[in-house]
Amino acid sequence: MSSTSPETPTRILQATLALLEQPDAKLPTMSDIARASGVSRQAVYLHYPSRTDVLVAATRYQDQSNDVNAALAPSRSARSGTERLDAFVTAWGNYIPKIYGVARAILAVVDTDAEAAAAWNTRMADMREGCAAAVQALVDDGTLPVQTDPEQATDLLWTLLSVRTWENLTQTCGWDQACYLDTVRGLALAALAQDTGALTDVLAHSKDRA
Amino acid sequence: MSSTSPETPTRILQATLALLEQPDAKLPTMSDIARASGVSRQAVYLHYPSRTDVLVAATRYQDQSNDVNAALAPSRSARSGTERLDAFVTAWGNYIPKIYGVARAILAVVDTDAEAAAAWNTRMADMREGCAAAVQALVDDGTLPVQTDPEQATDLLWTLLSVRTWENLTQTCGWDQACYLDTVRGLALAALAQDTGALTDVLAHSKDRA
DNA sequence: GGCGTTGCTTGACACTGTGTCAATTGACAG
DNA sequence: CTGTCAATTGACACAGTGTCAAGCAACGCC
Repeated sequence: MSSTSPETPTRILQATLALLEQPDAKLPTMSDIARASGVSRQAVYLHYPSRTDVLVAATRYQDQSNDVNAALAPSRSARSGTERLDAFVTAWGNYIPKIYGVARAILAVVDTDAEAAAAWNTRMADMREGCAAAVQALVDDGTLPVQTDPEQATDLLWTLLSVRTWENLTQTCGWDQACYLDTVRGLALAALAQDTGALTDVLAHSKDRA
Repeated sequence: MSSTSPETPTRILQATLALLEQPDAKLPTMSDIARASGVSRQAVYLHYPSRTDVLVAATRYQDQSNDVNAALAPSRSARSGTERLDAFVTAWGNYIPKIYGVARAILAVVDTDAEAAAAWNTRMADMREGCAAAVQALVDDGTLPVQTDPEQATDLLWTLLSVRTWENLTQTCGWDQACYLDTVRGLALAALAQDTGALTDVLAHSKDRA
């Protein structure tokens, strides 16, 4: 079947993503994945040695399809530090919903699977670089308070932008995506850029809540 | 064995807690739990119908032993709203490390087990009440900005104080507990009490980091 | 002493899911 | 026609959950 439109490995990843993106997705078993891919269970093992490998490959495939770097490009070209911070929060904050289905699956196995944990950590380390760059931009134009440790500021921003925080606010609390963005942006600006004005109106968007 | 010092059900919970509190604890199997309790695997089933039930019972037992209500009492007697917020953040923030081992186990099965999810949600709903009370105290003495929706403020505080946030900062980023507390307190005061001064020095504690 | 009750043990079992293996099929290329 | 590659089928070992039934040992009680 060398001429079937999407090659089998790709079909498997697409089917896995489709499964994971269903709203009430459970962790798919290898049988689920095989069935959804229209392929035998063994065929999946032929291309991916374990379920974790399928999940990890699916996230990579997704990042590639979504071109996460392109999404984050605007933040790199921002002039001032606060602009860059703002752009990064917006870009990443808007990227999370796209990956949430898969992220949830990976996060669910992270506790029991070292390989999954490694893959997720790598991904989050990449994101952390974006945080670090934004913080550095603040340092460069003197917006970050001098007594603030840049690494610690990065940790904080990274935590604020974590998938878990997004999940808590939008999924558990039912916040609107716009409201989430405003709030996180406000907190980030207040904490890292001393821009307290940003916070003042942050929580006045109750009308935006779901 | 009606006269064995701790009754079997209690012994099982204690053994489970001991397992979960080990620093690199994996999710214990029923066999692990039985072995640690010095009891047969079936004996565990005799008292708890499923592993989830053991975990849930263990958390309840732990809350009871730690007397979480007593720990949270100071925050209830605080005079001003900001004092109350401060006391609540401190009390809960210091309670998290005590329950983290068990919380991690529950959180690991929450994605796959509805019963565990329900138990955890109940517990977090209790904690949310504390957040709501702190926010209400701010409303009462006019500290919360008038345009801020109290429920939304509660959501934010609740997220800030989530176990995941604590985990990210202290476990993944290696922050000192004191540093965590200062930061979360600062963010909470800045976001909910417009106390921007609290934030200014928050991130200046790099010497406290692990 | 004999009695049943209670709490636990032992060993077997069904079931689900993972991951492995070997034999087979079918298509395509040279 | 033959080899190769991708995939299929069906079997298996293994771990873990949860269930079941029989047995055992100590206790209280008459």
